[in-house]
Amino acid sequence: MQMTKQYHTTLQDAGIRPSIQRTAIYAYLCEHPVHPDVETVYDALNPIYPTLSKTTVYNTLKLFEEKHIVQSIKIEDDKLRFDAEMRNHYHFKCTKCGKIFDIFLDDDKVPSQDSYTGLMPQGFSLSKIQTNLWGICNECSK
Amino acid sequence: MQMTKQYHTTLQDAGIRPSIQRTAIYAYLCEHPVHPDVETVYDALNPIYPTLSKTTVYNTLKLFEEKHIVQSIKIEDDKLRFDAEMRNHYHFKCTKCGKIFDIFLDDDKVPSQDSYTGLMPQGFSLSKIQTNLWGICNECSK
DNA sequence: ATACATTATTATAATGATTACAATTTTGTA
DNA sequence: TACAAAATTGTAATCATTATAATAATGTAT
Repeated sequence: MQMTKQYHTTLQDAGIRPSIQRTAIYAYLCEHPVHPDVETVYDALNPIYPTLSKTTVYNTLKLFEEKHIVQSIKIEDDKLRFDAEMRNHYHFKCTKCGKIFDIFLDDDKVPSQDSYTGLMPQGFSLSKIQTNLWGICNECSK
Repeated sequence: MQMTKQYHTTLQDAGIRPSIQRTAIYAYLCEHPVHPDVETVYDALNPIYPTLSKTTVYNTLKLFEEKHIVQSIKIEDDKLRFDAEMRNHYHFKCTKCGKIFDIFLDDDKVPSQDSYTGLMPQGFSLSKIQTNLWGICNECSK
């Protein structure tokens, strides 16, 4: 597990003032890589930081996303989910249990951004790519 | 442009009773391949079918998706959009103007479902894949 | 055709995630 | 220590979507 000090540094490097709340939220995301939604983050941290507001969780996660240390995921879900994992990976949603899984790629299988850029019409620039997969997970297909 | 009769057939083949409303909604989607949302479909058809209800548009589009003649798209947008184009293609959202573009792939570039299946952990099955792209479109980058 | 059961459509109300807003608190700096 | 800027908070508002129940249309068997 990453030390709190490290989270601090990550936030500062991204140009984010590492307040108590922000550090706690970022740490929670890093230590719970299960794509939690706002409610889940709030419910987990509120007992520890009783003054924490849900609005702060919203604001903070939006800020993290703007600063590119967190990505948001919406797989035909009613709510946004968040992921501190910024390496290239896919998201798989089990249509039975609803759980979301990370699908990491071997380095040699990762499609480069260029391979997508080649598909774009003239004059289009590309800044972000997200691939979502649906199906049945191993637990549910037993 | 596809004939109305053809829409009828498509619906029937999918096991959908082709009511006036359903046929109109499906025809609209086919003839306006710009990923309209529910509101847009409703506003377009309501003047022609004054009794049309927005609930019907919701129900119908959900039914179409279940029967696999329409797909829904959510690119970090607040609302669902719909697409009667079921061939393999990507969606590109311009982060400046918000417009959504279809990105079609040359046949030889289309990643097969198998190429994704190979990435899945043991016991996971795959039924649907969607890739979303973000960036600036040609109009906005002028 | 007629009656009945099924399915589709409709209008309205409810839900629930997210955002807006304005007040308060905290922080950094002079 | 005081002040300005930034962060946090609680509440209210927004808005897409879903639930519900009533009505209308349709298909089928007689």
